[in-house]
Amino acid sequence: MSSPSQRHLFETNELTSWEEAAQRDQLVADVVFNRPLQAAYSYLVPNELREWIGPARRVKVSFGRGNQTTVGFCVGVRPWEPTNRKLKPIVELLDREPLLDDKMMELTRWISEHYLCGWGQVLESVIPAGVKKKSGTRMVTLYTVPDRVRQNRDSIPLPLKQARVLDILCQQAEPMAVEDICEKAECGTSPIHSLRDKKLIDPVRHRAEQFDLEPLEPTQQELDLTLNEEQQAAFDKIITAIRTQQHSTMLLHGVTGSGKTEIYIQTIREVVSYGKQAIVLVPEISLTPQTIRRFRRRFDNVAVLHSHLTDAERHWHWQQITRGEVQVVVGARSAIFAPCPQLGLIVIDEEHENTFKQETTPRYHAREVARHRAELEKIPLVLGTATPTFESWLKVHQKEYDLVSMPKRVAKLPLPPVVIVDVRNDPQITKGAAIGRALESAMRLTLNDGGQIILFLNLRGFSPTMWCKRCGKGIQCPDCDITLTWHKDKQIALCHSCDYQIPPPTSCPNCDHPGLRFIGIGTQKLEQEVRTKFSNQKCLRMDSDSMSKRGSHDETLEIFRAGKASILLGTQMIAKGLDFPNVTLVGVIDADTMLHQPDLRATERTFQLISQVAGRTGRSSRGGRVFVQTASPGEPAIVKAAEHDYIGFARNELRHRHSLQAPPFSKMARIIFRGEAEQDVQAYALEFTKKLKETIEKESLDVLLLGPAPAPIAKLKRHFRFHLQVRAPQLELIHQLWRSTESRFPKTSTVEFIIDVEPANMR
DNA sequence: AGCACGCCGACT
DNA sequence: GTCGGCGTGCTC
Repeated sequence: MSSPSQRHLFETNELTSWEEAAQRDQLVADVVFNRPLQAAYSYLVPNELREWIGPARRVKVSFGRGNQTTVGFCVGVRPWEPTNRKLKPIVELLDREPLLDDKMMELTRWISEHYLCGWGQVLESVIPAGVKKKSGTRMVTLYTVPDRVRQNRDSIPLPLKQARVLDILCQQAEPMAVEDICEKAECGTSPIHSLRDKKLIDPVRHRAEQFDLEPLEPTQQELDLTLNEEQQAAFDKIITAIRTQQHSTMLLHGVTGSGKTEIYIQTIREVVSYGKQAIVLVPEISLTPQTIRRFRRRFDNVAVLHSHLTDAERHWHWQQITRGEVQVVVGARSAIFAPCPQLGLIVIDEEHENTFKQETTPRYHAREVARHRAELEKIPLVLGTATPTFESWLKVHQKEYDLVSMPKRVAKLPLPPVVIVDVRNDPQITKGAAIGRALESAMRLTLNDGGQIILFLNLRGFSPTMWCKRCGKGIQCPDCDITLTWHKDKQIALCHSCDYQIPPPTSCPNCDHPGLRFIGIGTQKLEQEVRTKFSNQKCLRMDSDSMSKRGSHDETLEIFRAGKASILLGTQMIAKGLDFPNVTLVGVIDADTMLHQPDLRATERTFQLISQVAGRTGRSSRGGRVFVQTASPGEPAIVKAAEHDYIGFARNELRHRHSLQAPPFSKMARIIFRGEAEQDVQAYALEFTKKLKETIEKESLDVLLLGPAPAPIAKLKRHFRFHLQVRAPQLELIHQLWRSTESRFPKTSTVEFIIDVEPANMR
């Protein structure tokens, strides 16, 4: 056995001249891997794969010093050219057909550059697992009769069953599946196998669908609604854009209830009439049966992509979409990758929602991906929202986006009046109640009037803090920098970050003082209060705890819609899209929870949330009003939301952001460091920052580093976290900084880092 | 990322 | 002298 150093004497990466000659006419495939690697790696294409290899196919190759067999994606094929490097061959080709078309390959490459991750990582996440595994299909063996046998059938003596099988197959022009033959010949599989062994019939292997998916029940189709003047103007603008066959982005700024969905549907109809397809992205939370039904009633072939699909279902939809048999794809974030062959329009509903940002690698924002895809396809992108992100609003002012405004609700309904209730001196609130005096009397009036009520509180559980009177400490999760929330129904203290749970302690774990106080109000406590104060009313609670069962979400809403309950309370999930004409009062229990978060977008989110919740009422001639309880009644986000004045709020907030040179006036990325030892993480973050600073100075880049500092949640799932904010006038500078420093990033095995380009949150 | 190489200290 | 710990650096 030769030692490693001896082996190096004989094995070299240099090519001998005859090896070089042999490779002259060979092909080389560029392969990327599902690893955080920038580069593509070149492999020789064996002759038998020459005609099958191509981009967007998976290959098995040996990779790395250990020559481990690794699956990669071929991203390009080119003729071999002389190099000094000895190339390894492709071991196996896993797909004969491309998994994506050229434009989608370009899109995924762009994502890897924009979000600073490996191209292979993007491809891995874009192509659903079910498509790779070909879920829902299986290999079946079919049999045919070769011509020589067919012609001499009469001269071949056979046992009874074999003869019967052969006769059946001779009558058949097409190959037949084993089970079909068995059924028709009324026999088992052995006569078939005997014939095969005698080479009287030939097997053909074929991949077949299992057809175990229930076909969609046909929905009653409905006609388009008549657009009002404002809608018609918006519709005309979008149609004009579609007809130019150029890319443009339109921001459809329409208040809640202005009928944006109808515009999406009618503009998509135009696109579909050209034989093209459309993608509609909605936040996951809006993928309710109502939304889906709404599209299904208006188009023949709608594919709905949501997170609960099985691999087989996702594969089936993918196939249908690829074949162009689907007119409209409706789905959450990842539906932006739907492989529509002739895409004609992309719509993003509720553009401001941050669920469009993926929080794992690749950390893309579906809006940005959509914009790039729309550019590549030369098609329009429509962003719809009542409360645009400041990123989009600024682009309108910079004339990058076209603004389409719909400031009025349909059927001339007014926006509901919003009352700001200062709770600082409210006697009920001071005593620890959730519902103040003003809101309570409004509720009584509403109920007497036969109206329904929605109460919004963005905190699940009973109370968010268990607090010790003596030492003044809240009970923390041992693994996270977060206090445990008391869940009375399950009798547990729960960490909302990592799901750590313990039975509620009776005394302080810190100082052993008996008797803990429960501070703050969650949806469970609110529910209890409502039941006490309004004991004769039926009340429903909707949060992720009460809605764990599949379908319970829809069930609860149906009960409320039917008027079998008069009060609906809950978290985020009741803030969006619900349309109940009989809801005449909306109460925001605590507008401040969002506001005081250490995040650049805290005020923006508060404004959005109040606007969204307020939009749940005044949806019929019965009218409606909104009560917002807050301890900061002068806060612009709250005041402007109450006035339904997005434009005024945006003007103020943008002026403020401009003075700070904060996004959207600058671009940013965030580098998160995490590890189990706090000291190590901090030391590493500092070391890392130093390397970046060196590059900034050497290349005199206009990039600002803020930090490193402990992340707002300094500890998460037993890992200490630090973050570094990177800011620059253009994103390209951040890319350049990263690329130039990448090879010199300090190494360690105890701390890991992640880069989040254009982060949606700072946690 | 994942793996091998290589340089250190602890052991037969 | 050898085994195995972890820090470095490379992967066509």
